[in-house]
Amino acid sequence: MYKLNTISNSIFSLDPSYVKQFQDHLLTWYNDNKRTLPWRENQDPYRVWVSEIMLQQTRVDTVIPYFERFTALFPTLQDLAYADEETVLKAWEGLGYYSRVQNLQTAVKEVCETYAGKVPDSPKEIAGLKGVGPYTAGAVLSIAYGIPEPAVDGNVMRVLSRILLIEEDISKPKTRVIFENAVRELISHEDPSSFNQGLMELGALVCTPKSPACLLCPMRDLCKGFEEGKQNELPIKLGKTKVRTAKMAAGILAGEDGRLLIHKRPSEGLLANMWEFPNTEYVGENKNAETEALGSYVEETILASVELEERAGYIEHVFSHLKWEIQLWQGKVRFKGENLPADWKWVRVDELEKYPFPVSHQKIIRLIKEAIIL
DNA sequence: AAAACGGGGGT
DNA sequence: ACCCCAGTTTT
Repeated sequence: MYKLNTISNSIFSLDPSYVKQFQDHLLTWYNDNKRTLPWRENQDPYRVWVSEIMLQQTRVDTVIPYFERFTALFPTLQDLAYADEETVLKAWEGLGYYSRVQNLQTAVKEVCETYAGKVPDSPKEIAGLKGVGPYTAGAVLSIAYGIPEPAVDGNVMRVLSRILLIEEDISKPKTRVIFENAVRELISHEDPSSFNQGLMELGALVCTPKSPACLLCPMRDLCKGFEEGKQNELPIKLGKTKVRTAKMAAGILAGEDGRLLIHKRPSEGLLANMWEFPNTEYVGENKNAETEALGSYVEETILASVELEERAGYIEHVFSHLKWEIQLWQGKVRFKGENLPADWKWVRVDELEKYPFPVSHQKIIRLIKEAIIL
């Protein structure tokens, strides 16, 4: 039927007829079944690049409306390079992993300055751009330029772990290299773009994480995992998740003219450069611990006196590695200084929407607006 | 090698 | 509740 020899863990020696069938089945299926997606309208390297950054750890259905809006706002690489940073962040608001878009803007600026505005087509150069790792480099090279480079993401590791019966732990960084080597032996040199996208599309539509649709799969006859009945045990993924819980106190704090106090987060770390309501982590169990922590944080940071009047709500927000339990306080601020620090601002409720807020704090905005209507 | 880094959707 | 997602950067 087919031959599959594993010489070592990372070097495959696949029979040429197997490779040919693999390509034929995959490319035929992809051609017949690929979804119509906005980033497939053309091969503009900039648009392909934007889509790949958005798609990192993010589902296709989530990305579609963001991609439409983002490319309408910034139609060309130059538009993005010269755009105001906060406007760019606002366009990403709600997508998460905000460093993606800040790295992307850094990278398109470099393309303007170093590569005359043309996205580089060499593996070394493109991989050197901020935010472009091994996956994105291969994706852009193959999809935009037709270069036969592997683009190994979670889909590809799942699909190939099943088809080739690769039982390495995909949570380990070095395992990706094994799959890249497999792709190098399998990839179609006639149509690397469809090959890579076909692998991912198959992972999204057929070879899904839970209960893969093997009876509908074009690769079934070539799939060693199916042959051995192991499709549901693959890929092997070890390693655990631990989510720390942080107790936060946040303030809806009005100045004497009724405007609210907001703060811009630092340029590095969690939710970098996003705006937020004043908040701080606290330790303890009672209201006193909350007001003491929040009050002294604001008072010491902007030199004001703060009066926290009443609890205004409670919000939970879960990140991949962290859970925030936010106690919300409503109160008043008497500002004593001349000017607020540059990363603080007074805003009217109707101005809040101009600033990029993380979803956790959009929940606070929602509560404020509901309270005003009531 | 492991942790940091968002948010949403599926089961 | 847990897993996963067209991953990359920092530690």
